[in-house]
Amino acid sequence: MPEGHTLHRLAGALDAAFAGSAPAASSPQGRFVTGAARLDGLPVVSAQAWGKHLFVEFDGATYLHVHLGLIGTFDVLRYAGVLPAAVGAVRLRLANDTHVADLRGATLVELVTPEHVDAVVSRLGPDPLRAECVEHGADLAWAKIHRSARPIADLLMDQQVVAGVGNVYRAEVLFRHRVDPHRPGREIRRSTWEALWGDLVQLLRIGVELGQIVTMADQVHEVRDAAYDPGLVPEAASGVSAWRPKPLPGALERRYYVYKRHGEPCRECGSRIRMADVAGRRLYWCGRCQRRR
DNA sequence: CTCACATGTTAAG
DNA sequence: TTAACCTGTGAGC
Repeated sequence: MPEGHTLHRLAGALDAAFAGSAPAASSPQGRFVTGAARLDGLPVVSAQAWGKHLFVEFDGATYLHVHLGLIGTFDVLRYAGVLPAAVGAVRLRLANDTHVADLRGATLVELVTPEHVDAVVSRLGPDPLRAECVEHGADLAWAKIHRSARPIADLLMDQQVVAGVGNVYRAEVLFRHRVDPHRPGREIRRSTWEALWGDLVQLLRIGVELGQIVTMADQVHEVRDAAYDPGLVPEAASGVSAWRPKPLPGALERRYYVYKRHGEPCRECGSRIRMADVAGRRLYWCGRCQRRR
């Protein structure tokens, strides 16, 4: 699940749950025992994300740095009464009187200094979800894109060019602007890039708001109009709430323009959506709609 | 039930 | 370029 929207939403959930409190920290699975011992009982200052990287600041200039990778999850639950038992391989658990957060399957979990945080962030491109990037982010990315012979599809996935875009947003945003994924960065028009960037800002914000990737214009409106409540959702009769999005209302099956639609008809022109393996990831696009841009 | 695959990244070959 | 890592889900039997 983790593209940039997931990490920003998670940072918000962790911040709401733990900032200003001093959660107990443990590693039920046993692979982060030393780190958990250092965090145990330390007050949390704040949590934030940059691209797909999560940083939780604790007292004493100690930062928890997490990268979820492809399959990692960090569930934040609200509970009343008894602390729910850890289920599965929980590498790190944070728990205060009201909330518990369980981290599983992450690629990277480490405790680092503020200098290390700066070093990580300095290697990342502008993040469309960061307020300080919205104004000049397009220009920063453009400086790399317009000189590059690499396909725009590669550049969009490169976290040093733009931070937070993953395989779904890449495919969808290129379709939305009818951009050929194979077109070299240097052949992209500046106005086209600015439109792509602006769209990423909007799409990722929608992703944070709704807790899932929604890229089809009509669906965004439908979901909003359905009085969708993306906040803490009570799970049936358990007294536990999860910081997870409610499922879409029944009639609204999740749909994309091109992602994972290989062989199905393009929603615009009807020609079959194509797929190719590029650098170990699957790329989806419409060969007819996405041609000369 | 088993198995392929996934919204990601790094390191080895 | 390929394998490896780690967990959850959904398709297929």
